Order: sequence, then structure tokens, then C-alpha cells
Amino acid sequence: MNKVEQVQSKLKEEIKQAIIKANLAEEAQIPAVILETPKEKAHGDYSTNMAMQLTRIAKKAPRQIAEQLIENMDKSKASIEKIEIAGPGFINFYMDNSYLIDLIPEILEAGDHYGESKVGNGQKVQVEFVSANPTGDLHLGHARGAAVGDSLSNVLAKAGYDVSREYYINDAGNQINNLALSVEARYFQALGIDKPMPEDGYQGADIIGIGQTLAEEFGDKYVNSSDQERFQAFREYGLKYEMGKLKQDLENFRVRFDVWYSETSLYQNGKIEAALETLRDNGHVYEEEGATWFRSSELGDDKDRVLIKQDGSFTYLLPDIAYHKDKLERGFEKLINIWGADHHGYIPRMKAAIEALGYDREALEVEIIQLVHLYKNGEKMKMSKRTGKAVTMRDLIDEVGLDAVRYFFAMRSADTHMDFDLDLAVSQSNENPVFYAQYAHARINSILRSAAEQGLIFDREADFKLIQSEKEIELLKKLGEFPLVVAEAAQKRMPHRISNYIFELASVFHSFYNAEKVLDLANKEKTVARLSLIKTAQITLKNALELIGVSAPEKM
RNA sequence: GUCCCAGUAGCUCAGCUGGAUAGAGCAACGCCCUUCUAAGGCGUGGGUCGGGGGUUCGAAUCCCUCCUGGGACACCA
Repeated sequence: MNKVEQVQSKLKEEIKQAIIKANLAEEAQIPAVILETPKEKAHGDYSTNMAMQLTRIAKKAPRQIAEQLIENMDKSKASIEKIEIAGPGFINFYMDNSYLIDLIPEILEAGDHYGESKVGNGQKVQVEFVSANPTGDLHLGHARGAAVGDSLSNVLAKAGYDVSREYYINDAGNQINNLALSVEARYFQALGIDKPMPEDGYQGADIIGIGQTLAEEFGDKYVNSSDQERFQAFREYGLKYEMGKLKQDLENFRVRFDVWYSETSLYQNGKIEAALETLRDNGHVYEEEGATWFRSSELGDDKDRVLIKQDGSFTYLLPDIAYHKDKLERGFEKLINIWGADHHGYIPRMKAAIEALGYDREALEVEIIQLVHLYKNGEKMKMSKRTGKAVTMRDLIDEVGLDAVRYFFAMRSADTHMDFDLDLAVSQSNENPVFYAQYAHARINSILRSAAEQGLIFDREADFKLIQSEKEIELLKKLGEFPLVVAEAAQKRMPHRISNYIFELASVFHSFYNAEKVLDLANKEKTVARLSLIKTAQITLKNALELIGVSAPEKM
């Protein structure tokens, strides 16, 4: 608990005690005390709606309740300077904000760790994201999923969850066969032999590249080999190539996974049959019309789903069920899957499967990433993976810049449609919000550098009582919020809260910067105190930017 | 037809557990660099929170209904 949390919790406790002392309600009847930070500064530092909430229980007018509450409060115990009743019955607290200066040594001490909390309680959580088929380049939607998944994982870890990031490699189904056949066609074409692409082949330029590489490396070796041998070789080569590229692209996007999980491995070690067996034992499977069905409609799905087709092959669902069973057996208490919007209809059957396997369906949480629409020159760009004309993640990074892409995707809540204006993101102007935050960081660095040249350096032991101007107090308040913001972003799975916070913090800092000068050689004590203050702002900014995968430059 | 997401300023979006006069950025208009980075700050204008009902002290937020846009509804993955 940091200083801000301590003060808040003391204040809440004091309010509760006052209710009891004033005989307004029994302890058990008292609703949870809610503290708000009013939008208007004139409404104090904190306010509570408790008097309004108690109207029914106490059977009195809210303002009257508020008065009784105030009479029974011990101001000194809760760092309160002044209390006012306002509006329909809000109680506004004006705090003695001197406690805020304790944040400075606290943050300096915590450093990179500032913002951490234990709200996650070490819960074992797995976040599975991207999991794109290894059949082509990552496109826009994947980029958004990667940014959101990575940011969310970071936030969860910071808030004290035990997080594992995982990528599910779809290396077993039809699409891989298709990949092999597409590579084959491109290989022949590279050798000047006419060979049509398979009907649902992958048209991406990267596949053409693979064909050319293979032609250069092996010449006509595979022209004369058996179909089987060629197919095997190309399948393997294509997969290896595509996975290598995916990993590299993600790495370049500052996204790393703890586990790369192969679908094929589920086939190899019998986990699919085992999962089917469990479903059957639990009575959720039946045979009809030559297929094997999962009775998911009894567990909240629209209709039953096929597990094994008439031709004896598995649908995509069955290995996926086996995969989720394996996740749960690995001890994860929460499975957070980040899926594209096109998979949203898939949620009820997966939850049904979790339940059918004998687990709590709430163990599975699915975050849906809505579509990204790309705009350029004011026009909407179409994307299609099949024709290979989609904008890839790599293109996007090249064009816009890594930090801007990460920031843009982290800025918006994931489950809403998003318009990505390329021209805006490309423009290196103040229209681009990522610079705003980075600029604040670089600016702080610049001040610290100038100060150091004068032999002045931030100090944990400085006299922080000298920190008292309005802008300084505002900055401190914002700094104190950080662990709370992280905790909330984690619990609500809303990493975009972090970007909002970054923006607010940068804004408060810029405002402070323009109002107060830090360096003052005539007043070294005050300078050192302020250097310490801005150092904590820098630490906090950097930690926050790190959560969303954006760099914190020392100079701009 | 069923389900999901969205509809908030000219544009792109925030808006917490239902709170006070609904907020930012961009765009428009004014002001602030002999001073630590003007990629900044300060200020002005701009709103039927898609429409209509309901719940209540109080609704952008919760419930119902309708309208509009996007998406999903395979023995594909």
C-alpha cells in the first residue's frame, strides 16, 4: 500500500466510524464507502456520496445526514483539513496534502518497481494471443492483438498476477497442407514451370519468396522427386520459414512469449483422444449421421458441434478443446484468450467445452479484438489476407514507427472498432499523441542533465517540505495514483487505462514545467527537492510506457 | 432470423462502482520563448451523449424497445 492508498483507507474507515457514532445505521447496513476524486477542484480532494446512500436506511434528508456525519468525524485522524457539504448531499473533503511528499522518497526507492501491487495475489493466469496461422505475414488485426495481449500481460504481471504468455501454433490442419501446396506451386513457377496455385492457396509475396529460395537452393531436385517426398519437405520448410518470420516480427514488435505451443504435439501425445474420452465419460458426446458430436447446446451454445467429421478427420474444435484441457491441467486458474472479432461466435462452444471437461466455465475469459480500419488519404483501405494485398504488421511499423503503433493500439479499448489513420500516425507532429508522453520524459531528462552540470542532483533525503505549489501537489497526486491505475487496469483487463494515465501524467508535468522553474541556483535546497520530484515523474512515466511497450527516450 | 460490438463536439476517442456544470486530442481563433527542449503551456468557441419509454433523490452509464453502422452465425480454420 502506498501513501495515497493508506490515506484513502483511513478516510473511509473514519467515515464508517462516524456513521456508527452518529447512530445513522448499523455497521452491517453500511454500504461500501465510495471515495471519488471530483472533477472540479473546487469540490475538494475527495468526495463521498454516503449521505445520499444512507437516506433510506437513516430515513433522513441527505444534507442532514451529512451534517451529523461531519460532527462525528475525527479530522486529525484522517489528514482532513476541511469538510464541506455541497449539492444534493455530497461531502467534500479538503485534505492536508502534506502527506503526499512522502511519495517522493517512496518512488525513488521503488524505481523500476514503482506501480507494482499484490492485487493479483499470485494467481496463475495464462494469456494466449496472436496465435496466427503460420501461413503468411501478420497483418493489422494481429498487430492490434499483439499490442493488447502484450500490454495486458505486462499490466497483470505488474499487479501481482503470475502470468504466462502463450502462442498456439496451428501447425496441424488443412491450412498447413495448403501452405505446402502453395509453396510447391511457387517453387515450380520459380523454375519456369507452369503450376497453378491450389484453390485456397496463400497468395502472399512471402510464399513467392519461399518458392524462389527453394528453387535457388535445390534447383530441380524436387521436380523429379515423389509427390509425397516433395510435399513433406515443402510442408516442413514452409512451416519453419513462416514461424521463424513470425517470431522475428513479434520480437521486433517488442512482444515475447513464454510458450510456443504446437497443435501437432496434441496429436502426437494422444491428448486429443484423451480429451474426447473425458467429454464422452461426462456424457457430452453422441454419434449421428456418421459424425461425432459435442452436445454443447445443453451448455449454453446455440447448437451442437461436430467433433469428428464423417470422413473421420477432426474438426478444428476438438484439438482446441484438448488444448484448453491441457492449459487447465497445467494449473492455470484463469485462461485469457485474445481473439479476433471473427471468432466471437466461438466463445459459447469453448466455454461449453470447459464446463463439459469438468471445470468452471468462468475460468475462460475471452477478450475480443475488434476490427481495425486503415485510412490513408482519407480513404478506407481494404484488407484481405488471401489476395496478399493486406497491410502487414511490418509495413505498418516501417511506415509509422514502432512506438507510435504500440501506443495507438494501446490507446483504445480493444473491443471497439478502430480507425487507424495512417497519415496521422505518420506525421511527426504534435497531432501524434505518442510524442507528447515521450517528450515529457525527455524534457525531464534534459533538466536533470542541466542540473547535474551545475552539480545538483536529486536526493531521497532532500527537504520535501519545500514542495508545496499547486502544480507540484497536482503532480504528486497523479504520481500516487499509478499503482491504483495499474491494479484496476489489470482487474478489469483494460490495458488502455494505462495510456490514458500516461497522457494525464504527461499533461500534469507539462503544465508544471510551464508554471515553475526547477533550476534555481539561488535556492539549492528547493532545486534539489524539485529535481527529486521530477525524477519520480520520470520513473513513473517510464514504468508506465514500458507497460505498453513504448520506449522512453532520453532525448528528442 | 439469432448473437456480439459500436453510435458522445466538425474529426478521432475517454468517461471508473449510476453523482455535482459530460471531458481530452486534432481542427478554428487569441495569448506565452533574453529563462531547465514551444513535439510545450494558458485561454475562447463548439453537445438533443442515435430516438423513445422505464428504474431513482440523480442516468452517457442500469432495464425495455426501436433506428443506424460493422461483424459473427460450417462436418473451414
